[in-house]
Amino acid sequence: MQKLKTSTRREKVERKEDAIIEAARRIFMEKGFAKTTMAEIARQSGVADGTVYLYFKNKEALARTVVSDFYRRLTERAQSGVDGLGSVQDQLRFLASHHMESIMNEHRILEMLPIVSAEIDSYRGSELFDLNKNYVIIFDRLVKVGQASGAVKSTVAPWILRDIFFGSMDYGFKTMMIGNRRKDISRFIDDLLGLIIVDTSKPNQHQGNGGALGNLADRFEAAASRLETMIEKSAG
Amino acid sequence: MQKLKTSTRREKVERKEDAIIEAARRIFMEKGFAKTTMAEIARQSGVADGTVYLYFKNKEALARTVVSDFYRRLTERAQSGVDGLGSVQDQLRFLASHHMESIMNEHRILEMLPIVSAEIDSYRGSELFDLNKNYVIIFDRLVKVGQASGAVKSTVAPWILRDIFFGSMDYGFKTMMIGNRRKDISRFIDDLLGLIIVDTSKPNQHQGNGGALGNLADRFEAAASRLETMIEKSAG
DNA sequence: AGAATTTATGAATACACCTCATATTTCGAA
DNA sequence: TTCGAAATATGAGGTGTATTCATAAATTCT
Repeated sequence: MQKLKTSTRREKVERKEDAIIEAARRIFMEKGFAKTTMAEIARQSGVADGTVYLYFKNKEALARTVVSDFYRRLTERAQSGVDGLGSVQDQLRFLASHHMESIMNEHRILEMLPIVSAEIDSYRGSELFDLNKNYVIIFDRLVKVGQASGAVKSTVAPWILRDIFFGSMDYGFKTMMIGNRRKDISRFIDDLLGLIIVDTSKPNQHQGNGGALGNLADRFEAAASRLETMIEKSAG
Repeated sequence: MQKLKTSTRREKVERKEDAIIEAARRIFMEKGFAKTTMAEIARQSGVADGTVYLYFKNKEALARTVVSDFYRRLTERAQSGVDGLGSVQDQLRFLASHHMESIMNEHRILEMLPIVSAEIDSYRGSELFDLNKNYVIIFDRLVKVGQASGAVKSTVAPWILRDIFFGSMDYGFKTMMIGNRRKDISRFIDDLLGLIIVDTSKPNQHQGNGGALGNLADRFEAAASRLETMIEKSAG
């Protein structure tokens, strides 16, 4: 009896909290942090202005919750997607595609990260820090396995590979957004992975002529394929 | 006489404008965009609140000027540094070091870029867009030369290399900042360049068949690169 | 049911950006 | 040198938005 009533109240409260978060996410995604007003969030969640502040300390804290939720979903999807694949190469490719797709769909949320982490006295130890860590650790694990098996370049420290991986994508995404070049994303991912993954089709340096020729053929075909893509595009 | 007086007035006005920009830069660097108030900028430049708005439309326009100035200095230093070096490898290394050092010293300025470019109706065609373009084109030129000479990997499109180069550094800088790992910066640059630059220690340049063929591939890829550039230009 | 506690409200406050009526300074012409 | 017009500067007040808080409503406990 007591328990039931308590949980009913809590459920009601949580429903209200979720409504606020949902409205916030919707409006933040549409207008970005600066142009979103607390009044509109309150209106769209069906509560009074002051009520929002019973659930969140301020606008930044609310945005931080939205960003945290984004990271949780991102990590969840990434991990379950990776789990369903066999080779490290495929797993890395999935991780890259998934990351690109996610930041494309919800870039307005990710753009709030610097804003909402600015207020925090120490980003290290914050919830967002941990969430980000939990996300990128998926990549770290793949690299560890990949480097052990020879599928991933071992000449670069794993944490540097991680920064290159995510940094390149976050930056590349922006330039592709600006230039309306979404079609280039898969090409981008291919090239990025090509730098990180050891190409198993090319026999190693210490093999003789055959190796050199295989290498040469690969490079030739890669270049030809690029030209084909471009010419197709300009013709169509 | 007339000329003299006019220029005196203009000089005075420009001195005031510079004072405002200087104060703005100082405070923006210390507190970031959000926590900087126009009142404080006015106070530190020795003018009244309203005076700032005679020189700049609003807070964002003022910040945009500060960011633009940063880009101009960045480009100027990068170009003159690169000009003094001989090999493409050295030039790329300098560019990387200089970029890292600059964003370390003035990261608060660079962090304002997304904020001040948000208001602009179209980032393309804006002054900031051009300034950014003028900066990264230094890298593009080095890559073009490098790919033609075989010093830079030709398997990756130049514009993708550019996103990887700058994206990795911007991201890596943040993680190194957070983790107090400034000492790892040179290691980071080494590894990043290692992925982009063709390892000349591998015996394939001047040795027998493999070397000649590798050289051949380089030349083919350089030619393909030139074609890509041409097609891109005619398509865009 | 009635007191106590939790939750909700929205008017009032605080604070920043920005405007504008007014004042001051500059400068050329008389 | 003086005067009037134009350019420049001022800061009190307007406006919009985040946030608070006294008050009210709802819920729970006795």
